[in-house]
Amino acid sequence: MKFSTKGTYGLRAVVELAARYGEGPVSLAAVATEQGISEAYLEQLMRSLKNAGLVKTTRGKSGGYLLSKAPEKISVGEVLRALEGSTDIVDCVGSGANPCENACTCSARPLFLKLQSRINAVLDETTIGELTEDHIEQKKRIEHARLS
Amino acid sequence: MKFSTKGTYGLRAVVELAARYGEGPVSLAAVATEQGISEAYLEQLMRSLKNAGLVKTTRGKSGGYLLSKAPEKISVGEVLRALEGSTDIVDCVGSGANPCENACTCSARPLFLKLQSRINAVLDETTIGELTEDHIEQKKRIEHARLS
DNA sequence: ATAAAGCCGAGTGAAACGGTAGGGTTTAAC
DNA sequence: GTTAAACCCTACCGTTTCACTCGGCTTTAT
Repeated sequence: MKFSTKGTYGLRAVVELAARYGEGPVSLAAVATEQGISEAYLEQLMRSLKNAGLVKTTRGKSGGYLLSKAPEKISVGEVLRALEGSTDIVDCVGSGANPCENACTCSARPLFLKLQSRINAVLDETTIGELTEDHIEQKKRIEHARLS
Repeated sequence: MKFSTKGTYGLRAVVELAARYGEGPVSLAAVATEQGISEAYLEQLMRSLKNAGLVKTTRGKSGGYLLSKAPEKISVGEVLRALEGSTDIVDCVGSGANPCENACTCSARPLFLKLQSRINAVLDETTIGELTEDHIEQKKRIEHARLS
């Protein structure tokens, strides 16, 4: 029941892009150093995000990555699903759902269904825009504290 | 973000014990065949549950496993924690919590904190007793449908 | 005495995790 | 029109976890 680093790194990268939304393409190197993530590894994650249509790229010199929609239109669920393949806690629940043959007698299933729906609620409600606001807010507070 | 089979198998085993709560020890073999789980594997899971104090055992012939409290006093969270070590979705949240040095600037953290608290709510609210009732209910319905 | 039960540690094949390496190809800028 | 900065892609690799299996030991009701 753990998130892999893919999810965390990917979210952080997307928030980084969101913070610079509208300022043109951001290079991989910029995101990687800002967030302290290996460039080569992050590249793979960005590919997943690109394949899912969440980010766009421009190639060549002074190219980089951009969000393909406004931060407040991207849910964290979309991002996590792109990176981790699915946000289902077990294979037998969720929309894709191939319930096992014993689904109707599985005593754990009611729990998993409930849990999944609560999780989906949070993931679908929360947007990258919100995370980005929180993050910028937080950075300001730290800066302020440092100066005083 | 997947549950391992440990959690699922373990929950099912505990529900099986709950269904026979008060009827004396239930053998491993009985639980394993009833639930279609490998006996040798299930034994390991039962060890975890025993170490966590959730089940008791009696050894020797006609021995077996019993719940150490009433089903409605056991939360599914307790069971899952015993089996999977923790129900924290990332290491940097939760009560044990060793937040990473960048915790206060991590843009994913607010999301994870929210998600974790929703998950904990479900896991702490839901008891083995409830799952067991649902399960028995369901079995009855199937039996009834088969006869008609 | 013996057979049925739990107790225990070790091993194992496959998959996923968390990267790294090294080559492409595109394109702005000089 | 060359060059260097950027993205694109495939492959590999050490480590850990998963989901088991195996074999032997100890306890105890009958």
